[in-house]
Amino acid sequence: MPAPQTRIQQKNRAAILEAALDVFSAHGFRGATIDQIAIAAGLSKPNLLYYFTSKEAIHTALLSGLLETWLAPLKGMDPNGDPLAEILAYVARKLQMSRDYPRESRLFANEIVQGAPRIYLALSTDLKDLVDDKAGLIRNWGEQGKIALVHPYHLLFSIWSLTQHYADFDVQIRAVMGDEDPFEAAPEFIETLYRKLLSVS
Amino acid sequence: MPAPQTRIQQKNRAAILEAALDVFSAHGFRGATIDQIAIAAGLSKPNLLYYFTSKEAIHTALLSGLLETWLAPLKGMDPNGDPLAEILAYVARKLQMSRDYPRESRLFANEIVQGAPRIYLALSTDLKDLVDDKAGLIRNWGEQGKIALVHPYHLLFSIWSLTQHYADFDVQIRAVMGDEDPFEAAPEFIETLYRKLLSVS
DNA sequence: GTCTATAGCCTGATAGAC
DNA sequence: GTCTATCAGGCTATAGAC
Repeated sequence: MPAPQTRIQQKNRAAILEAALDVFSAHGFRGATIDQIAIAAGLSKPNLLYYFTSKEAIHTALLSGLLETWLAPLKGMDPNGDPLAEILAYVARKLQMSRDYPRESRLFANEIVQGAPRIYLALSTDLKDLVDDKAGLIRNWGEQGKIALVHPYHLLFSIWSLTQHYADFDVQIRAVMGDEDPFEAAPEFIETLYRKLLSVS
Repeated sequence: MPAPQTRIQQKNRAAILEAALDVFSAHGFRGATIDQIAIAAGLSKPNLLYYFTSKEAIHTALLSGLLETWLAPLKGMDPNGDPLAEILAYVARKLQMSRDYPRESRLFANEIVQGAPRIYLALSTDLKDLVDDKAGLIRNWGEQGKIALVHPYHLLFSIWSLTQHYADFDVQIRAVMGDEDPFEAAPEFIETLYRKLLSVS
């Protein structure tokens, strides 16, 4: 049972995690320094280490807290809903998350590109279980002729990559598009893509 | 004019760049150490620094050498070829590069996710110019009814994200798919996706 | 060209006063 | 709970012998 926290403790812990999200997502684990995080959180370095025992502990707290949030949109795919609508809604939710939570997306991207040293276990258990489940659902929908027959795993990978790309490769996209907001045309482009891929009529 | 190099110099420089690609792509710039690179290249740390003046210099040499390679598949898209075939061939080439050169892909991914501090200029000039050019081509093809009307920039972004995902998020994909080789079904999935998106008939 | 040794900096973490 | 001061280790880069 965790010790009860005072309001100050809650506030400081939250400020640290918020600052750490900024710094870790922008520089990666190794590139981030405790000093940067402490300053961004408005604390001294030793004071930060009073709340979290190590740099690693902050990073772990961030990642494990985020995984749940990251899986939520896929969990929300309803087996009893209209198949095409369910998938399109999932895609839209995921794209919206890239828009609203780009730092969280980049935190994961940093971790996974470098081999997921701190989150591999969760990927091969929690994530895999959920994906296996939803892939079965998509396969059934295909076999029942409710959507086109596609490889369910690659369909999900494509959704992740297309949507997260707008957060993770944001700099590159803006370098190419200039002032135009990528999120203006992206939703329609991606919806059209999946509508054409999955429609059976 | 660069000084002529002996065979030993050429060999050592090449070994360093090869080793650096391994280490930088796996750990990012900050996460990599000169020691790791030197050991992987079979040299001592000071000896490595005899060939490259700094860690930064190795990284820069890698990145600038790679950008050309990375743009080549897009450059190869022929304005006079069959539009759908040209785009599908580009997609196939790009996917093949993720399979053959995953370290190069992850090197770029690491750099761009963290804001492209060392390569932003090249993105906003060389890359942007090329993309502007090819986007115009794709727009023309659409307006002439040779392919479906799609947002050319988002089409290109989608190709990058879908193909590079198999290299950059390799660990996650394998955690989910287990022993199955992702590259077995990916080419067909992706080709089908773009065929359905772009066909006009 | 290659090595050993080391300077000098940065950073994670701790000690101890308040 | 928060601070100043500081230690200890790791890292980039250089010095200097061979």
